[in-house]
Amino acid sequence: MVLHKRLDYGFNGYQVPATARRTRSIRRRPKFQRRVEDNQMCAFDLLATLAGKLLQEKGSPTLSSDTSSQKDQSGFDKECQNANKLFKAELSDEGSRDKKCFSLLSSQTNTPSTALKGFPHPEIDGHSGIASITSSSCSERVVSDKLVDGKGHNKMENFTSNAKLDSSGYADVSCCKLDGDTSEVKDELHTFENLPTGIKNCSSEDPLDENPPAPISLVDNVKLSGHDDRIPCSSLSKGRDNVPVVSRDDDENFSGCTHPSTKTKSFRTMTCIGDRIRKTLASKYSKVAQESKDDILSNRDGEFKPTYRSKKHCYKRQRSQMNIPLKKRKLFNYSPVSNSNGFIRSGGIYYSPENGMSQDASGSSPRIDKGLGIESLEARQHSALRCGGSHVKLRIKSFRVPELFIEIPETATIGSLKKTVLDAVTAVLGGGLRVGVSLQGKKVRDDSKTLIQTGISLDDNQLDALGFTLEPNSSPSLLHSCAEHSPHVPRAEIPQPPIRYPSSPAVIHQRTRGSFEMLPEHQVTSLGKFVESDHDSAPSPIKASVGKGRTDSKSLDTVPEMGEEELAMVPVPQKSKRSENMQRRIRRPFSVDEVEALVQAVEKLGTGRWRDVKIRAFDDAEHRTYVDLKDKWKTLVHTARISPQQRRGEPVPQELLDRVLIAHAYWSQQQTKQTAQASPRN
DNA sequence: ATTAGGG
DNA sequence: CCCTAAT
Repeated sequence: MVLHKRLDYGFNGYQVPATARRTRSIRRRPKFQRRVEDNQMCAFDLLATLAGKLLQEKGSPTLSSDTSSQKDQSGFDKECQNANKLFKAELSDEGSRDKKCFSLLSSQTNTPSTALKGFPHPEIDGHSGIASITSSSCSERVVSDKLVDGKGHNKMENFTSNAKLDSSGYADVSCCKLDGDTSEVKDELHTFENLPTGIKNCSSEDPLDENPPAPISLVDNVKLSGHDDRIPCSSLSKGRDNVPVVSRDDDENFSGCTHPSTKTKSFRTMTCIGDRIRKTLASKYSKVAQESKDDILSNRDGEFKPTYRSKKHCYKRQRSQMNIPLKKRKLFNYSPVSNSNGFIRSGGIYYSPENGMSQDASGSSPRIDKGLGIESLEARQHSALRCGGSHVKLRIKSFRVPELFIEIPETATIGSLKKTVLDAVTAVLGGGLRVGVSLQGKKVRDDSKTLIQTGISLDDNQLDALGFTLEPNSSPSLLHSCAEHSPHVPRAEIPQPPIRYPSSPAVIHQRTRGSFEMLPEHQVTSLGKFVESDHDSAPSPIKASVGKGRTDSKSLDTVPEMGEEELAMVPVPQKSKRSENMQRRIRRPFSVDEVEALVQAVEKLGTGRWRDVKIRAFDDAEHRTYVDLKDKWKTLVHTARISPQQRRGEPVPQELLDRVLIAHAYWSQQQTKQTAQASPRN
């Protein structure tokens, strides 16, 4: 749903080029503050989600955002009349930048191009007076109330997975048992104690932290349904850098908060799920939680951060998590390590977890989704007799992870192989799974139905027909395609897109197919470690290929349903340029909202101050560097100049493009003016 | 670390 | 997006 309102706030108008960097202070804020990453999915999330879905009584409608925008033309015109004056006034008095002032700014013409021509002045903005707000609600709200209520009724002791791989061309590895010697992993789990707290903080955080004189955030003024309780989180986590192999380092954060509401509940739910799990996972994130708290607090530094953040803050974070600054990635090396952003690289595996349950559609993170093909072949339930009224007691015997493709050097040690496999599995599990429920061979898609309505009751017969599937968590569209494949045959072996872990270039490519048996603890552990981070849409982790970098090519094992873009992990002969382990960052097209935010920031800050723009409007989007913003602006300007027919990708509203041109013209002028002033004689 | 531009 | 040069 998109709300369009006159922007009487939230926009200060163009500022006179700043002489001093007011944002300097912000810039210098401790790094850790910036590293807050949320939305990581942890085992809790997975379990909670799973449980929630099963017991879910209510569906969660996904409010998709719609970008239809209608301007209030009449009002707009009126204000236009004053635009010029106001604009001048504003320029003359920077200190009085007032949103009101700006809101009135508008061009005297309705034609952008015209306005542009007349530039030097105020025409700046024929459109700025109107802001479009897109709200989206978190889609699926995982409700685990029932589970919570019925704590004790549900026991998921056997959350194991067996992977049986068959194959072709892959060496058969007998069976990797991930057991025992993963002490490191276990250790990591000890810090979970305060998770609850962390989560709480997280979920309660108010994303809007603008302070005056900054205008009110858009969100504040527009009530976006659903956001309130979803606010997420900003993170919980982060931490030290010395993390053991399997886990991601702390920066990684635990996030939580894919769905705030969910998360909060999730935790609670966890307690019900089983001591085992709880204990296992339990403490690893206490520190994290604490830190997050700090982050949250510190984050409120008051700088006015309009748009992007406020608007999308909530749900953006639900999506991807691939904010991996190149720099960080550069740190990767062959030893199994994970960078703080979620990429995990171990031995031949290179994988970046995807954020969990995002149901959000707007993401551009499909790849992984398809790439992750997980299907549970064996889901069983036992009817529960029991308690409190009518609770259905389910027991999922195991989930099977069909295929994992691992590439590892022949010279790798068994130990590294184990780690590799563990990483692969954890990556998959933590990468964002959805649970599908099928009843008597039919997929039950309506999440809003109650178990009873669906036919899942205490009746043993029904329960026997109940099946669960682990599916890649994907964006709507992808989900769709996924679902399409196995509508009626949930349990059938559906060719799932293999998860491919690119091997490092220098490595001998030997793919191994093996099966694993995971102990519950390990799984959990893994999940916990793979909490996702990244707020925004995260494309797919899988897509990462090492070595050559861009591997948009199709995977060798082509799966019918995969779009070629969806996954591609074919190791390409590396070229010298990029270091082997360097991967080109995944492409993440700017969403309209991001563009909006960018435009707004540039309108105010001007070009040439990308760092400030970044801080102002994309501080939360770790993956958007100032260089990216600059580049985007560059392309926007270009896009705005070419004919609509020549434009590609997600269409940017003309309104924004007009603003781009206007702002660009304005600031260009300012720049020349300024330089001229600096050296008049020259 | 940023900015500006070319690729 | 990447890469570089220049600040």
